[in-house]
Amino acid sequence: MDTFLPEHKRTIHCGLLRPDHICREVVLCGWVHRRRDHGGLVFVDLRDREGLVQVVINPEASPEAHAKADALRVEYVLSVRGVVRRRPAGTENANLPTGEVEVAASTLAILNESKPIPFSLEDDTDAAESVRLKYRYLDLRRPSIQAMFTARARLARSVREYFFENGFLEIETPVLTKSTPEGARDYLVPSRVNAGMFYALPQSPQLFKQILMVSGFDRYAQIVKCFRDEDLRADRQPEFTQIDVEMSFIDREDIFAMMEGLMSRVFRDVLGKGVETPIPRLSYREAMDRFGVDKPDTRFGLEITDYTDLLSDGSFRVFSEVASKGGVIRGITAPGLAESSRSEIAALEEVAKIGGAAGLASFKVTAEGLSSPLAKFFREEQLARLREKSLAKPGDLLLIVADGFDVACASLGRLRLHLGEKLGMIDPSLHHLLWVTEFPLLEWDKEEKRWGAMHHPFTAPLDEDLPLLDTDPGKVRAKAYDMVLNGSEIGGGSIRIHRKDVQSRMFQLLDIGPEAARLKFGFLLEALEFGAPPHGGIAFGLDRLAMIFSGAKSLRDVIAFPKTQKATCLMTDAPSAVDVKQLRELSIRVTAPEKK
RNA sequence: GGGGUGGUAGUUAAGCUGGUUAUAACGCCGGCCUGUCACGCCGGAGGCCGCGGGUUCAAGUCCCGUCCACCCCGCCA
Repeated sequence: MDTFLPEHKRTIHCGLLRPDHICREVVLCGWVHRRRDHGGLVFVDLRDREGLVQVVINPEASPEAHAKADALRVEYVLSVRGVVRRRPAGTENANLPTGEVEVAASTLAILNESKPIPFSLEDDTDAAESVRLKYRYLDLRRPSIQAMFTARARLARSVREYFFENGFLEIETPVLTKSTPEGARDYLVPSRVNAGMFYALPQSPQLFKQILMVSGFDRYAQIVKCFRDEDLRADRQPEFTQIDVEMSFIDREDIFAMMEGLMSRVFRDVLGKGVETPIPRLSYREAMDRFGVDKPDTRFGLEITDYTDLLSDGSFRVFSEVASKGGVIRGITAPGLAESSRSEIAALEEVAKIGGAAGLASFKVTAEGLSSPLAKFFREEQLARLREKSLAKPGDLLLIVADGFDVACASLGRLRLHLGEKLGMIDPSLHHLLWVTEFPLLEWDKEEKRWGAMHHPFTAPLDEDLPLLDTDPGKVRAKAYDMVLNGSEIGGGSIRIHRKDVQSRMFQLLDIGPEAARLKFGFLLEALEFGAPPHGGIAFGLDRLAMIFSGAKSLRDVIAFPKTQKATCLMTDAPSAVDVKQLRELSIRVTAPEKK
């Protein structure tokens, strides 16, 4: 091994070498990506952040370098001095950006060795994700992953530049803060100097950014870590990064305009692509009716049609009973699936059942009409109108769910996505942005038998719905909005309540008494009484944006050191047991059974 | 908490209705090789078949439990 000396310092990145550099002497630093040892000539693909280039070690040109080259193995760290030259005719490699040139090594320093690596660092490595996560530092060396994190850094930079240029201040909010009972489960941190007391890691800096508005900062934006102790999904990590925004003296339109500007900026900077503004808007109700979800993927059609009135009036008891109980009968038209086998239709039914549906009715569309075991329950003219309303063509398959509104939406929404993918109706190169607006202010908590805030308790109701607060709270719509990209919720926010009377009414509805409210959010309520400006904001999931921009299937792919589904880190083995002494200092006794 | 998929060499996989010494590719080690780029050729080493129990003359294979990874439901204001 060689000492790292000043003459070993890099003069240019491996991946940047081009014919322009021919005849220049360069020093490269990087990792041995691959070695091709011909006994005489040795070829080394040297890799750094920018890519790889072929280094040629010729025993006649440099016997010393060649002697060392014999010991080289994959992932050894080298400094190579040599002259860039054009590759001999016929030996160019069109697959490499550096493929027209190579570096003829004059000296070679081995700066470090490497044990044989546990898995191949090819871009298309087939190593299991758990192996890659255990050796994440190796996985992160892979060029495609480095490209992804380069893009993510560009995204974050683009966001910061946009907010800076638009007069936003980046102000840090605490990570050790107060547990708030509403919302997700908190990660707790014990306080040593206050035995028995706990901080919570923020689920989001929600309350602080509102207080910053009370403080008069007017425009705030922060890229900030948030923590939620809930079960994980492919698109949910326990710690994640938000682009957190709050503005004063604004209404929804100002937020929409500012955030559409943000989207235009990051799409340009990261994807080199424009965004059509204004971004289309859909009310929550319309989204649910047409797509079955509050975050529809609008890159394809397959919209839901309502047949409640049409099909409740028949002798098919399942349908009529659902309708009489206030449920809905809705369906989607699957193009070209009329010839599906019994098992294929059963598979579709399974998809619908995940959404909660008890079953899935189907009608095959033929040139003559509708064919189905259920056809006998309906009159000719009903079937004719069904076919007409479904806009189905011969060869299509009508799929119908009868259930409560929520279940029908969930089942058909899921079925729609499944069919969209199965039938190849989704163009992965498209990016469809969408605002979903007018969310319900409240949702009924069946278990606790009380109203809960759908967004959070400080979300303002629509002015025109204020009277409904007293008569029909479930109908009150909120000044809340989500931004949806390709069927993924990438951001959400609201205009906040800044009037004390409305806030009190809200707490009343949520069954949070004045004393409880003071205990839970006293500092915010008090702040709101000292001249709070009208304000509102939004927060975007930076990880989700990075995931969609890079086409990743999992949030883990865009987080350098992600957690597994059980919220552990395979590289560090966190979380782990701690020393009894540490626990004693914190006045904590562990009651969980010890794991062996 | 629930449903599903998977776990066999360093890695990725095969191993059928249970049956002699558990295969292959890549990687690794040794040798040869001056225009390769997934270099090539010859030889070699490498296994707690996730773990525990059971059934059986016999278990990688069947059964039960458990752990781990992933997908989903619940949960995620």
